[in-house]
Amino acid sequence: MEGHDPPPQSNPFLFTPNPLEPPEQGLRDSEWGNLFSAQNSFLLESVECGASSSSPFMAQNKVVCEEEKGNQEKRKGGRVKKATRVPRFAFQTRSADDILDDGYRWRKYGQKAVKNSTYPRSYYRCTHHTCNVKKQVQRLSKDTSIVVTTYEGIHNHPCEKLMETLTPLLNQIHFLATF
DNA sequence: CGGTTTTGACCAGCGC
DNA sequence: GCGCTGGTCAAAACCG
Repeated sequence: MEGHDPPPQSNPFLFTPNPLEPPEQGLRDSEWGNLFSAQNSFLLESVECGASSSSPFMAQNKVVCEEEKGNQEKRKGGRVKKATRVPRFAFQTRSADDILDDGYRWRKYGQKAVKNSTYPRSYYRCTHHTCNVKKQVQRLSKDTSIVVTTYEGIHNHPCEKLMETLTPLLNQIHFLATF
């Protein structure tokens, strides 16, 4: 996460999904309740990105949620394998596309219709063999232009697209450094 | 042909 | 205990 200096003046995306603290504005209904289970609490941070990037992901305004509370890893048809401490980050993005180009490669492993929401929730896993990061993508029924993406876990490998961009630059720097 | 998506089934947690 | 719901699996279909 970078470039989040501007204060969240009248950010239309401001919300407080922490069930312990009732929201004062923004989303306050069951939509967030659906996205995040009641036992989770969130640390919120407002983020606004510049619109200079070619990536649709970077060009959007968004809100970041972060949570470090323990959640359970499930296996084989929803069976709980173990309780782990997995960081989660939720992005709210105004986009026509459900899939954000965040530089990583994702494989869809499920889609589910959720209660009180017109749109289904999609489940993705990072395709990198050693990486166990997941994300959930859901479009808000209240504002269909907004897509909520929830990341679970941290990538243990570099971003492919970022490396693609940086590698020639690094090579050039290395070449110039030899003089 | 290999990787990805779709989709129905399965399972655990939770509330009643 | 039962039904509802969310998360995941896995086989089949799809696609480049």
